[in-house]
Amino acid sequence: MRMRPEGDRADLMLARLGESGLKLTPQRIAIVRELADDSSHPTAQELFDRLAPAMPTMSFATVYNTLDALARCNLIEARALAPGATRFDPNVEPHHHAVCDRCGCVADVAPRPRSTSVDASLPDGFAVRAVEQIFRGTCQRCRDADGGD
Amino acid sequence: MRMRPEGDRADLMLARLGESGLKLTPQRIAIVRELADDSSHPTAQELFDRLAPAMPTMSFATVYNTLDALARCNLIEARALAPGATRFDPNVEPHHHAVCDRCGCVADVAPRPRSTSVDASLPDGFAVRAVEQIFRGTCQRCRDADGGD
DNA sequence: TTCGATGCAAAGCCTTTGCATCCTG
DNA sequence: CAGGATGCAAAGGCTTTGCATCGAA
Repeated sequence: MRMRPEGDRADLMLARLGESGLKLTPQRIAIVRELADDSSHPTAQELFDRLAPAMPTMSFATVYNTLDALARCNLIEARALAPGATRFDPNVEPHHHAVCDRCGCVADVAPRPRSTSVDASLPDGFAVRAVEQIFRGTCQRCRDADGGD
Repeated sequence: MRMRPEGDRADLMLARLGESGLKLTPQRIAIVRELADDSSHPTAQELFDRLAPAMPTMSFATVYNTLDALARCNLIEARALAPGATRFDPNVEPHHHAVCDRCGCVADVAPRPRSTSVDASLPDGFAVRAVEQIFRGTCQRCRDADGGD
Protein backbone atom coordinates (compact mmCIF):
# COMPACT_ATOMS: atom_id res chain seq x y z
CA MET A 1 0.00 0.00 0.00
CA ARG A 2 1.68 3.15 -1.15
CA MET A 3 1.43 6.62 0.29
CA ARG A 4 -0.66 9.07 -1.59
CA PRO A 5 1.74 11.19 -3.62
CA GLU A 6 1.53 14.97 -3.65
CA GLY A 7 -1.20 16.15 -5.93
CA ASP A 8 -3.30 13.01 -5.98
CA ARG A 9 -6.00 14.31 -3.78
CA ALA A 10 -5.94 17.71 -5.45
CA ASP A 11 -6.29 16.06 -8.84
CA LEU A 12 -9.18 13.94 -7.62
CA MET A 13 -10.95 16.98 -6.23
CA LEU A 14 -10.41 18.93 -9.42
CA ALA A 15 -11.71 16.05 -11.51
CA ARG A 16 -14.85 15.82 -9.43
CA LEU A 17 -15.31 19.55 -9.50
CA GLY A 18 -15.15 19.43 -13.26
CA GLU A 19 -17.55 16.50 -13.43
CA SER A 20 -20.09 18.49 -11.52
CA GLY A 21 -20.19 21.11 -14.21
CA LEU A 22 -17.89 23.73 -12.72
CA LYS A 23 -15.07 25.28 -14.69
CA LEU A 24 -11.53 24.61 -13.55
CA THR A 25 -10.33 28.18 -13.44
CA PRO A 26 -6.82 29.10 -12.26
CA GLN A 27 -8.29 30.45 -9.02
CA ARG A 28 -10.18 27.27 -8.26
CA ILE A 29 -7.19 25.13 -9.11
CA ALA A 30 -4.99 27.18 -6.78
CA ILE A 31 -7.48 26.95 -3.93
CA VAL A 32 -7.92 23.21 -4.35
CA ARG A 33 -4.18 22.59 -4.48
CA GLU A 34 -3.65 24.69 -1.40
CA LEU A 35 -6.32 22.89 0.58
CA ALA A 36 -6.13 19.32 -0.67
CA ASP A 37 -3.10 18.15 1.29
CA ASP A 38 -3.45 20.56 4.21
CA SER A 39 -4.53 19.03 7.49
CA SER A 40 -4.30 22.29 9.45
CA HIS A 41 -7.98 23.14 8.83
CA PRO A 42 -7.37 26.65 7.53
CA THR A 43 -9.88 29.48 7.55
CA ALA A 44 -10.90 31.30 4.39
CA GLN A 45 -8.70 34.18 5.46
CA GLU A 46 -5.68 31.93 5.87
CA LEU A 47 -6.19 30.41 2.45
CA PHE A 48 -6.53 33.85 0.94
CA ASP A 49 -3.35 35.04 2.62
CA ARG A 50 -1.41 32.08 1.30
CA LEU A 51 -2.73 32.41 -2.22
CA ALA A 52 -2.57 36.17 -2.57
CA PRO A 53 1.19 36.39 -3.20
CA ALA A 54 1.01 34.02 -6.15
CA MET A 55 -2.36 35.25 -7.41
CA PRO A 56 -2.56 38.94 -6.65
CA THR A 57 -6.01 39.33 -8.15
CA MET A 58 -7.61 36.66 -5.99
CA SER A 59 -10.65 37.96 -4.14
CA PHE A 60 -12.41 36.84 -0.99
CA ALA A 61 -15.58 36.28 -2.94
CA THR A 62 -13.82 33.74 -5.11
CA VAL A 63 -12.35 31.97 -2.10
CA TYR A 64 -15.74 31.70 -0.44
CA ASN A 65 -17.48 30.76 -3.68
CA THR A 66 -14.98 28.01 -4.33
CA LEU A 67 -15.12 26.67 -0.79
CA ASP A 68 -18.89 26.65 -1.01
CA ALA A 69 -18.76 24.77 -4.32
CA LEU A 70 -16.33 22.23 -2.89
CA ALA A 71 -18.54 21.71 0.14
CA ARG A 72 -21.62 21.20 -2.04
CA CYS A 73 -19.74 18.52 -3.94
CA ASN A 74 -18.78 16.87 -0.65
CA LEU A 75 -15.11 17.36 -1.38
CA ILE A 76 -14.48 19.38 1.75
CA GLU A 77 -16.39 20.10 4.94
CA ALA A 78 -16.94 23.38 6.73
CA ARG A 79 -16.43 22.96 10.45
CA ALA A 80 -17.27 25.07 13.48
CA LEU A 81 -14.61 23.89 15.90
CA ALA A 82 -14.52 27.04 18.00
CA PRO A 83 -16.15 30.45 18.05
CA GLY A 84 -14.89 32.59 15.21
CA ALA A 85 -14.04 31.79 11.63
CA THR A 86 -15.23 28.60 9.98
CA ARG A 87 -12.49 26.10 9.23
CA PHE A 88 -12.33 23.99 6.08
CA ASP A 89 -11.37 20.35 6.11
CA PRO A 90 -10.34 18.40 3.00
CA ASN A 91 -10.85 15.14 4.88
CA VAL A 92 -14.45 14.08 4.34
CA GLU A 93 -14.03 10.61 5.78
CA PRO A 94 -15.55 10.19 9.25
CA HIS A 95 -13.05 11.38 11.81
CA HIS A 96 -12.77 13.57 14.88
CA HIS A 97 -10.70 16.55 15.97
CA ALA A 98 -8.39 17.61 18.75
CA VAL A 99 -8.55 21.36 19.32
CA CYS A 100 -6.06 23.22 21.50
CA ASP A 101 -7.68 25.59 23.99
CA ARG A 102 -4.70 27.92 23.85
CA CYS A 103 -3.45 28.22 20.30
CA GLY A 104 -6.53 26.94 18.51
CA CYS A 105 -4.62 24.44 16.42
CA VAL A 106 -6.61 21.50 15.11
CA ALA A 107 -5.46 17.93 14.52
CA ASP A 108 -7.36 15.01 13.07
CA VAL A 109 -8.25 12.09 15.31
CA ALA A 110 -8.99 8.71 13.80
CA PRO A 111 -12.50 7.50 14.57
CA ARG A 112 -13.02 4.59 16.90
CA PRO A 113 -15.16 1.65 15.93
CA ARG A 114 -18.58 1.79 17.56
CA SER A 115 -18.24 5.47 18.36
CA THR A 116 -21.51 6.24 16.62
CA SER A 117 -23.48 3.25 17.78
CA VAL A 118 -25.63 4.69 20.55
CA ASP A 119 -28.65 6.88 20.06
CA ALA A 120 -30.36 6.05 23.31
CA SER A 121 -30.69 9.51 24.75
CA LEU A 122 -31.21 11.44 21.55
CA PRO A 123 -34.33 13.59 21.22
CA ASP A 124 -37.40 11.70 20.04
CA GLY A 125 -37.47 11.41 16.27
CA PHE A 126 -33.98 12.82 15.70
CA ALA A 127 -32.40 11.19 12.64
CA VAL A 128 -28.62 11.10 13.00
CA ARG A 129 -26.55 11.82 9.90
CA ALA A 130 -23.12 12.10 11.49
CA VAL A 131 -21.44 12.14 14.86
CA GLU A 132 -18.57 14.51 15.51
CA GLN A 133 -16.26 14.36 18.46
CA ILE A 134 -14.14 17.27 19.56
CA PHE A 135 -11.35 16.60 22.03
CA ARG A 136 -10.55 19.84 23.82
CA GLY A 137 -7.34 20.28 25.69
CA THR A 138 -3.79 21.54 25.31
CA CYS A 139 -1.38 20.58 22.55
CA GLN A 140 2.18 19.57 23.28
CA ARG A 141 3.65 22.74 21.88
CA CYS A 142 1.56 24.92 24.19
CA ARG A 143 2.28 22.71 27.16
CA ASP A 144 6.00 22.94 26.47
CA ALA A 145 5.85 26.68 26.00
CA ASP A 146 3.64 27.49 28.95
CA GLY A 147 4.37 25.01 31.70
CA GLY A 148 1.67 22.50 31.07
CA ASP A 149 -1.49 23.43 32.91
CA MET B 1 -34.90 13.16 44.98
CA ARG B 2 -36.86 16.25 44.13
CA MET B 3 -36.92 18.20 40.92
CA ARG B 4 -35.05 21.45 40.88
CA PRO B 5 -37.62 24.19 41.36
CA GLU B 6 -37.67 27.27 39.15
CA GLY B 7 -35.05 29.73 40.20
CA ASP B 8 -32.74 27.34 41.99
CA ARG B 9 -30.15 27.27 39.30
CA ALA B 10 -30.43 31.01 38.72
CA ASP B 11 -29.97 31.64 42.42
CA LEU B 12 -26.96 29.36 42.53
CA MET B 13 -25.38 31.12 39.58
CA LEU B 14 -26.04 34.52 41.08
CA ALA B 15 -24.57 33.45 44.38
CA ARG B 16 -21.42 32.22 42.69
CA LEU B 17 -21.19 35.33 40.58
CA GLY B 18 -21.33 37.39 43.74
CA GLU B 19 -18.75 35.22 45.48
CA SER B 20 -16.32 35.86 42.67
CA GLY B 21 -16.43 39.57 43.35
CA LEU B 22 -18.87 40.71 40.68
CA LYS B 23 -21.77 42.97 41.49
CA LEU B 24 -25.27 41.59 41.10
CA THR B 25 -26.69 44.36 38.99
CA PRO B 26 -30.25 44.26 37.66
CA GLN B 27 -28.89 43.56 34.18
CA ARG B 28 -26.81 40.62 35.30
CA ILE B 29 -29.66 39.24 37.36
CA ALA B 30 -31.99 39.44 34.37
CA ILE B 31 -29.50 37.73 32.08
CA VAL B 32 -28.81 34.96 34.55
CA ARG B 33 -32.51 34.34 35.17
CA GLU B 34 -33.19 34.23 31.46
CA LEU B 35 -30.42 31.74 30.78
CA ALA B 36 -30.37 29.55 33.87
CA ASP B 37 -33.31 27.30 33.03
CA ASP B 38 -33.12 27.59 29.26
CA SER B 39 -31.96 24.51 27.40
CA SER B 40 -32.41 26.02 23.95
CA HIS B 41 -28.79 27.25 23.82
CA PRO B 42 -29.61 30.82 22.89
CA THR B 43 -27.28 33.26 21.15
CA ALA B 44 -26.39 36.64 22.62
CA GLN B 45 -28.78 38.25 20.16
CA GLU B 46 -31.63 36.00 21.26
CA LEU B 47 -31.02 36.79 24.91
CA PHE B 48 -30.91 40.48 24.14
CA ASP B 49 -34.17 40.30 22.20
CA ARG B 50 -35.90 38.55 25.08
CA LEU B 51 -34.58 40.93 27.70
CA ALA B 52 -34.99 44.19 25.84
CA PRO B 53 -38.76 44.53 26.37
CA ALA B 54 -38.40 44.33 30.15
CA MET B 55 -35.10 46.21 30.31
CA PRO B 56 -35.16 48.81 27.55
CA THR B 57 -31.74 50.17 28.42
CA MET B 58 -29.98 46.84 28.15
CA SER B 59 -27.05 46.97 25.75
CA PHE B 60 -25.23 44.34 23.76
CA ALA B 61 -22.03 45.17 25.54
CA THR B 62 -23.60 44.25 28.86
CA VAL B 63 -24.97 41.00 27.49
CA TYR B 64 -21.57 40.01 26.14
CA ASN B 65 -19.76 41.21 29.26
CA THR B 66 -22.08 39.22 31.49
CA LEU B 67 -21.88 36.08 29.37
CA ASP B 68 -18.11 36.38 29.41
CA ALA B 69 -18.10 36.77 33.19
CA LEU B 70 -20.37 33.74 33.60
CA ALA B 71 -18.14 31.69 31.35
CA ARG B 72 -15.03 32.68 33.31
CA CYS B 73 -16.75 31.52 36.48
CA ASN B 74 -17.59 28.22 34.79
CA LEU B 75 -21.29 28.84 35.25
CA ILE B 76 -22.05 28.65 31.54
CA GLU B 77 -20.20 27.48 28.46
CA ALA B 78 -19.85 29.17 25.10
CA ARG B 79 -20.32 26.65 22.32
CA ALA B 80 -19.57 26.65 18.61
CA LEU B 81 -22.14 24.15 17.40
CA ALA B 82 -22.41 25.48 13.87
CA PRO B 83 -20.96 28.32 11.81
CA GLY B 84 -22.39 31.65 12.93
CA ALA B 85 -23.26 33.00 16.32
CA THR B 86 -21.87 31.44 19.48
CA ARG B 87 -24.46 29.68 21.64
CA PHE B 88 -24.50 29.78 25.42
CA ASP B 89 -25.22 26.76 27.54
CA PRO B 90 -26.14 26.91 31.24
CA ASN B 91 -25.42 23.19 31.57
CA VAL B 92 -21.78 22.83 32.50
CA GLU B 93 -22.00 19.14 33.37
CA PRO B 94 -20.46 16.86 30.73
CA HIS B 95 -23.02 16.24 28.03
CA HIS B 96 -23.42 16.23 24.27
CA HIS B 97 -25.63 17.91 21.70
CA ALA B 98 -27.97 17.06 18.87
CA VAL B 99 -28.01 19.79 16.23
CA CYS B 100 -30.58 19.92 13.44
CA ASP B 101 -29.06 20.50 10.00
CA ARG B 102 -32.19 22.29 8.84
CA CYS B 103 -33.47 24.53 11.60
CA GLY B 104 -30.36 24.68 13.72
CA CYS B 105 -32.14 23.75 16.93
CA VAL B 106 -30.00 22.21 19.66
CA ALA B 107 -30.95 19.59 22.23
CA ASP B 108 -28.89 18.16 25.05
CA VAL B 109 -27.83 14.54 24.87
CA ALA B 110 -26.91 12.69 28.05
CA PRO B 111 -23.35 11.42 28.04
CA ARG B 112 -22.65 7.75 27.83
CA PRO B 113 -20.41 6.04 30.33
CA ARG B 114 -16.92 5.43 28.91
CA SER B 115 -17.52 7.77 26.02
CA THR B 116 -14.32 9.64 26.81
CA SER B 117 -12.15 6.69 27.63
CA VAL B 118 -10.00 6.36 24.54
CA ASP B 119 -7.15 8.64 23.63
CA ALA B 120 -5.24 6.20 21.47
CA SER B 121 -5.15 8.22 18.26
CA LEU B 122 -4.79 11.67 19.77
CA PRO B 123 -1.82 13.79 18.76
CA ASP B 124 1.34 13.11 20.78
CA GLY B 125 1.32 15.05 24.00
CA PHE B 126 -2.23 16.34 23.70
CA ALA B 127 -3.79 16.68 27.18
CA VAL B 128 -7.55 16.18 26.97
CA ARG B 129 -9.70 18.45 29.11
CA ALA B 130 -13.12 17.56 27.71
CA VAL B 131 -14.72 15.55 24.94
CA GLU B 132 -17.70 16.96 23.09
CA GLN B 133 -19.94 14.98 20.82
CA ILE B 134 -22.20 16.62 18.28
CA PHE B 135 -24.91 14.49 16.71
CA ARG B 136 -25.86 16.06 13.39
CA GLY B 137 -29.09 15.17 11.69
CA THR B 138 -32.70 16.22 11.37
CA CYS B 139 -35.08 16.91 14.22
CA GLN B 140 -38.56 15.46 14.29
CA ARG B 141 -40.22 18.79 13.64
CA CYS B 142 -38.25 19.34 10.45
CA ARG B 143 -38.82 15.77 9.32
CA ASP B 144 -42.54 16.19 9.83
CA ALA B 145 -42.60 19.51 8.05
CA ASP B 146 -40.41 18.59 5.13
CA GLY B 147 -40.97 14.96 4.31
CA GLY B 148 -38.14 13.41 6.23
CA ASP B 149 -35.03 13.29 4.07
C1' DT C 1 -14.49 59.67 46.04
C1' DT C 2 -13.50 55.59 43.96
C1' DC C 3 -14.18 51.87 41.21
C1' DG C 4 -16.78 48.85 38.80
C1' DA C 5 -20.71 48.48 35.55
C1' DT C 6 -23.52 50.34 32.06
C1' DG C 7 -24.94 52.20 27.50
C1' DC C 8 -23.90 53.96 23.34
C1' DA C 9 -21.49 54.12 19.25
C1' DA C 10 -17.79 52.97 16.57
C1' DA C 11 -14.75 49.72 14.98
C1' DG C 12 -13.32 45.00 13.78
C1' DC C 13 -13.85 40.41 12.14
C1' DC C 14 -16.19 37.10 9.18
C1' DT C 15 -19.11 36.28 5.39
C1' DT C 16 -22.39 37.27 1.73
C1' DT C 17 -24.23 39.96 -2.03
C1' DG C 18 -24.65 43.03 -6.17
C1' DC C 19 -22.82 44.28 -10.13
C1' DA C 20 -19.70 45.35 -13.76
C1' DT C 21 -16.11 43.09 -16.21
C1' DC C 22 -13.77 39.37 -18.13
C1' DC C 23 -13.13 34.81 -20.26
C1' DT C 24 -14.28 30.82 -22.71
C1' DG C 25 -16.76 28.21 -25.67
C1' DC D 1 -22.65 36.23 -28.16
C1' DA D 2 -24.14 33.70 -24.02
C1' DG D 3 -22.94 31.92 -19.79
C1' DG D 4 -20.34 31.32 -16.05
C1' DA D 5 -16.53 33.17 -13.11
C1' DT D 6 -14.05 36.84 -11.26
C1' DG D 7 -12.94 41.08 -8.61
C1' DC D 8 -14.29 44.84 -6.24
C1' DA D 9 -16.87 47.14 -2.98
C1' DA D 10 -20.63 47.51 -0.15
C1' DA D 11 -23.55 45.52 3.08
C1' DG D 12 -24.78 42.48 6.79
C1' DG D 13 -24.28 39.69 10.86
C1' DC D 14 -21.57 38.87 15.13
C1' DT D 15 -18.51 40.57 18.66
C1' DT D 16 -15.32 43.68 20.90
C1' DT D 17 -13.67 48.15 22.34
C1' DG D 18 -13.41 53.08 23.88
C1' DC D 19 -15.29 56.28 26.51
C1' DA D 20 -18.46 59.09 29.05
C1' DT D 21 -21.78 58.41 32.52
C1' DC D 22 -23.93 56.26 36.34
C1' DG D 23 -24.33 54.19 40.91
C1' DA D 24 -23.07 51.73 44.99
C1' DA D 25 -19.71 51.20 48.76
